[in-house]
Amino acid sequence: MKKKLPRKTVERLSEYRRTLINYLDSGRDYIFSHELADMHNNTAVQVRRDIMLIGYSGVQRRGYKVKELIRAIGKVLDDPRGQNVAIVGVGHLGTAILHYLKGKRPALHLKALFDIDKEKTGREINGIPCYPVEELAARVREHKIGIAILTVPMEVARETTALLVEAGVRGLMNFTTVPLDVPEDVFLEEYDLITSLEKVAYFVRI
Amino acid sequence: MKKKLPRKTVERLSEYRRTLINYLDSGRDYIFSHELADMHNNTAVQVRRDIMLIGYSGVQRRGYKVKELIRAIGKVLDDPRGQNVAIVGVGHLGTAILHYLKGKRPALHLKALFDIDKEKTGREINGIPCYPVEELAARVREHKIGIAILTVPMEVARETTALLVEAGVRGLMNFTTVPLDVPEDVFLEEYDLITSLEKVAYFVRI
DNA sequence: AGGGTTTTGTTTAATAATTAACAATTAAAT
DNA sequence: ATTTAATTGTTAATTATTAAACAAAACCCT
Ligand SMILES: NC(=O)c1ccc[n+]([C@@H]2O[C@H](COP(=O)([O-])OP(=O)(O)OC[C@H]3O[C@@H](n4cnc5c(N)ncnc54)[C@H](O)[C@@H]3O)[C@@H](O)[C@H]2O)c1
Ligand SMILES: NC(=O)c1ccc[n+]([C@@H]2O[C@H](COP(=O)([O-])OP(=O)(O)OC[C@H]3O[C@@H](n4cnc5c(N)ncnc54)[C@H](O)[C@@H]3O)[C@@H](O)[C@H]2O)c1
Repeated sequence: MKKKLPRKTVERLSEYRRTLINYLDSGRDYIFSHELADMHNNTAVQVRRDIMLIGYSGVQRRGYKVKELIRAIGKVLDDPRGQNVAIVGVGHLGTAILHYLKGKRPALHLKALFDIDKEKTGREINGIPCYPVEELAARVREHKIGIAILTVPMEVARETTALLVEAGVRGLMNFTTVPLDVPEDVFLEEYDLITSLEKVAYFVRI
Repeated sequence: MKKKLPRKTVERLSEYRRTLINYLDSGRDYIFSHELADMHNNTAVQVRRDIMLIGYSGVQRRGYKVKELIRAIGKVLDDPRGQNVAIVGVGHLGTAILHYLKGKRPALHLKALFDIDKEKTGREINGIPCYPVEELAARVREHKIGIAILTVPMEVARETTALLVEAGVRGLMNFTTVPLDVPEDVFLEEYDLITSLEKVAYFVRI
């Protein structure tokens, strides 16, 4: 596998790609680094550097060929065989995410939902099967799920995480307000609204 | 105003505080840096350094006094007069956030909701008044709203942002999948699920 | 009381990320 | 064809963040 890219670069590449996909509609085939930069409130140098890191080259005086750049980013971000994802806890937030994710990223396959509520399990929701948590380990293995989105109530966040890790999940997005304990080979993304909001609040005042 | 803290430190302080508030239930009055560290998958040094930066001191061999530390973090993160927040776009996601936020952080006052849908406007939702977007500028000024959570459909994200900035909003959490354009004195937090999910996917593979 | 141990606070070093600098290239203008 | 201006790719410098190192204080044990 190629060398690990900086975390921040990975984030930006994902953002660039989305912007570029929309940009396709504009009818222009090329885009300049400073244009892409302006669309993301960052600098042309940053953009060029990020693109350099994935080994793609634009053409001078012309910019980057949009379609090629999208492909080049895909080559870095996407697993060619796809990666399977589950949502655990299909409540308010889980449902919103479920609908939002649908058809968004072709390389990320939402394969399973898990809940404890019998009303929700044993059927498909928006085309995705929803299983009872009791089947979690078996289903995670069956569907080869490597990534889980955790949207359960905070009281059960830690035990659910333990189940997921035990079942072989390698990456976790934690939407709950509970700090989780994972082995260091599991990638944990804390995705807490309050933290981000308090950060905004702080930097607005400072 | 005191010196600006590092972005990452601010994030962690927010997380520490939440953990500490829960920890109050444990009955213990003190907590060690390594305990707090373990709860957040980071190191004791990091914790001590963060705490040092806000000027709070623990007692050696005893650790940090939980209640005092919570207060000390509040002194840094919270505006004593509170800060007012609005949610713009009360759909699936906006509603989930609305319910989630309720009563969570006393220093952040959710003062207003905005939507274009006449079904939703002109009344209170969960105790918060929901106004039509036409009144946005006036209501933002009336309620002195400094922070906005943007959960409108992506098609209108940019125009809505322009309205908000014009009306005087100083901080923005962008939940939409659209890169926004803001003056540099407005603090913009991109809060995109896809980006984070793709990042997890990348680091799981690498 | 004194030696050993634990834990904090702070300084110094290492690593990661951003920004600046600039050479190389190429399209456009003359 | 030559010059000029624009734009990329890359290296070097700067700044931000994390980790390591260690002295100082506080407790514990004898
Ligand atoms: N709503 C938000 O905007 C928001 C924002 C940030 C974080 N959060 C956090 O996300 C989590 C979910 O929030 P929500 O508003 O969707 O709550 P919710 O109560 O609407 O949904 C929780 C879901 O999890 C299911 N569940 C309960 N126990 C379970 C278990 N052991 N295994 C599997 N599923 C189980 C419930 O049946 C329910 O469907 C909470 O921890 C909340 O703090 C929510
Ligand atoms: N649902 C998710 O999990 C999720 C996750 C990430 C990002 N997002 C993004 O968040 C946004 C909202 O998602 P959603 O699922 O809540 O959509 P939604 O359609 O349920 O809600 C959108 C709301 O915005 C209102 N609205 C429309 N035009 C408006 C305007 N000009 N001013 C004010 N309000 C207006 C609509 O009436 C509706 O209530 C979308 O841009 C989506 O891409 C959603």
